[in-house]
Amino acid sequence: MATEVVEQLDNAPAEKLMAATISQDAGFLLAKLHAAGSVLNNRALAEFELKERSYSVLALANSELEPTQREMAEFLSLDPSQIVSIIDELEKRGLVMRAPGKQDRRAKIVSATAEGSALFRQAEAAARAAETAALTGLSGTEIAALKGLLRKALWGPAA
Amino acid sequence: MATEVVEQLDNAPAEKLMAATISQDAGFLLAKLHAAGSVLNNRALAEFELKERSYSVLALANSELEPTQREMAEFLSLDPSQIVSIIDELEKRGLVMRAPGKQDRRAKIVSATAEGSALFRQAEAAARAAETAALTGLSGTEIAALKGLLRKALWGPAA
DNA sequence: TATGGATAGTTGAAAAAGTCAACGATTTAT
DNA sequence: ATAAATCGTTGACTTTTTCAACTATCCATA
Repeated sequence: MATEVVEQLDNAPAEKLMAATISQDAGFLLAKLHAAGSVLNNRALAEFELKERSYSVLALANSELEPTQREMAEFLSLDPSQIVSIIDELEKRGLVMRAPGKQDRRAKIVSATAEGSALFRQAEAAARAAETAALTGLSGTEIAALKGLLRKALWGPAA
Repeated sequence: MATEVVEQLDNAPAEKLMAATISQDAGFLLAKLHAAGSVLNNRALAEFELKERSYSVLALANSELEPTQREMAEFLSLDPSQIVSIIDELEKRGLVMRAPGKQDRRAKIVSATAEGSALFRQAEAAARAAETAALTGLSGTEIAALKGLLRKALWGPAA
């Protein structure tokens, strides 16, 4: 009978450097937690042949917000040209489709197909599980507080 | 007389996508805040010909913790080979130096030179200012809370 | 209602960053 | 002694990022 090993962030190896002043730096902490989470996230999404990026795009396409590619690029902090190739691939797989903007025909509104929607729902569940694994050190209340602070930092009290 | 423009995160443009479900995703929020902060950080560090990466390495080298390259790589979530080239450059600039590990002569302990230390102190002040700018939406208490949660997520209550 | 300037998406090239396998030197285990 | 593992390094390869052009379309204004 194998011992039950809970998937966790690898904080095992000598973290003596925790004492360095840089461990008080918000930028560093954000980068490190994001890096650790990304590994779990991408691992979880691989099953659906998605990565964090394509998952995010699919998520936006699956919303009722009718986002344009430009809006996606801004929102995801990506270059517009990166959005192009992500959507190219998702479209080729039949998961999303482009439609011309209603008021602005230059813009293209990206929406998920039925297949895309279905895949997203599955991937979303996996991503949620990965997030839980990444934040295993925090209680539910703490996770909510963390998200609230992150949103407030990004968008102000309105978030 | 020009109007005083406070440097801030560009949350101005239509953030209608805030309503998307992905805005509740911790991984997304971490990535986005980190991306926004990185821009300010790198801009602030450019004056010293440093980037986030080299700044982090210099910070660790400047500590009294005598980190090896391997420990730096682990701590900064980088590949050991990436550390090599960052240190190569810092060493070429006379900011850090490599010394053989005392117990293990395979390992190399990286430490800041006097110049490196001096440069780091200046860069640190700039980085702090950049962090404040990036977290302008949060109060001092909230910033402390955010950092505390990030540290706990990474290293548990011990952090 | 033309005309000029801006903007959306796309393409392609170049630079930067990340991944990975191999190697010599050294350490650790047997 | 010998074998296996580890540290830093190199070099190849892939992926990601950045950026400048280009077409089509929109917007402002003369």
